[in-house]
Amino acid sequence: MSLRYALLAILRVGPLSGYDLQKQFSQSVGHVWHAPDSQIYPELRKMEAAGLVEGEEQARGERGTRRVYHVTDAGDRAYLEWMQSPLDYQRVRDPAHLRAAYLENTTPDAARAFLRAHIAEWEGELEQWEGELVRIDALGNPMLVRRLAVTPEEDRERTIAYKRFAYEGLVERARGEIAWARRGLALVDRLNP
Amino acid sequence: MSLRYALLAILRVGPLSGYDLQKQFSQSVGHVWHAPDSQIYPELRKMEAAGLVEGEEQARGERGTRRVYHVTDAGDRAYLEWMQSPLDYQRVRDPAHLRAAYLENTTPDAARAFLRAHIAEWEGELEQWEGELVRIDALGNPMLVRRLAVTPEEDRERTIAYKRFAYEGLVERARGEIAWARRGLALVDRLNP
DNA sequence: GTCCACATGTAATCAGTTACATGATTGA
DNA sequence: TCAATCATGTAACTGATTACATGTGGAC
Repeated sequence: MSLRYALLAILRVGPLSGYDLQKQFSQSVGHVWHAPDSQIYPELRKMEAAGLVEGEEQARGERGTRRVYHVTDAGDRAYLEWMQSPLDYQRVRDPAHLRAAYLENTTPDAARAFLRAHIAEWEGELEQWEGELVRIDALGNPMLVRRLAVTPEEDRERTIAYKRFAYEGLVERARGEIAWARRGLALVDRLNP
Repeated sequence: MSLRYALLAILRVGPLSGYDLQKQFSQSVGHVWHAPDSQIYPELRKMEAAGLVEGEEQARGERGTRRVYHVTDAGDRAYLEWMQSPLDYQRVRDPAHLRAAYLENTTPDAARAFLRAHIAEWEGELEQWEGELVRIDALGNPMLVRRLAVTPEEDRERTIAYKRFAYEGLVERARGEIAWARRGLALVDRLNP
């Protein structure tokens, strides 16, 4: 259900076509909430059916069309209500820690391969998120720029500060996972001299 | 798909009925991979259909029956293969960090409420996982005891060490989330003097 | 004329959630 | 006899994944 509000958060800044929305999405919220276009288009239609957004068909060249969506009042209210409502936390379901708890069932080499892959995975994420932090500071993120353009001067600091805050949290998590897996590698060595 | 291997990990130690499996599950792997009984029973049936486990109907009192499952050779092989295979990482989908990135869209009070709820959520998890660590050290976990009983002496250290390792990782993650949210609270105060 | 970006979907499947549903056994 | 625990599911639904499917516009 969060996808809906992630999309609203972007559309609230200004109308976008499904295609543009999807691009902005993958460059901003997409770092926190992944969704492929095959999920975004149908979701937009559902949101329209629910009265949260409205799409306007626009001509594009001779025959082409594109559908530009904007948030309705009802959509805006729904978004703000969601921001006020308690988040529903999913129950833990963590395949990496699941496997880690049973590493004695496999070979030292397989254990090492798993831990190295874990490090590689989180280093990839870390790079993305650190990149996002750099872009936030440099105002290099198109979504953020669009956002700040319609934000009153006195609220800009807030906007930037919360973005930084969110990504800092992700960066710390990635570092934590990497450090943990490195300790795991040392543990495998210690247990298999 | 991890549920299947989480169940195999427990059943490999020795046969259990669906009911007992579910109890052991919730007291051990359940801390890392949640699953309700309504998911476990059908999954066992599917695993049986796939030849990974076999169930034997046992009498229980006059009319009652219970179905006791054990892992087949194919199940054992499938488990060991899974342990050797690369883990498939899910794409990020983190509602808390999603909301954090847009906290400027709501009131300071709602932002604080969100962050406090985040802290409470992770303190709950932390307590569970720290409890698990204590039980591991005290050999107070029934699943682990059952496990160690069928583990050769020289592998016990391994078994315990990897359990500790997995739960330590979770504990650190929880502490990280709590620290992050506390910094968030300070940020809200700073931005709204 | 061909390639890349623009533009928008459908269909099948899967994993997980919630709610519903039922009944037997054991011990106080 | 009553409650707790043992014991096992089904059904409807939701959110997400994967694969498939189709066509236009503009630049080189």
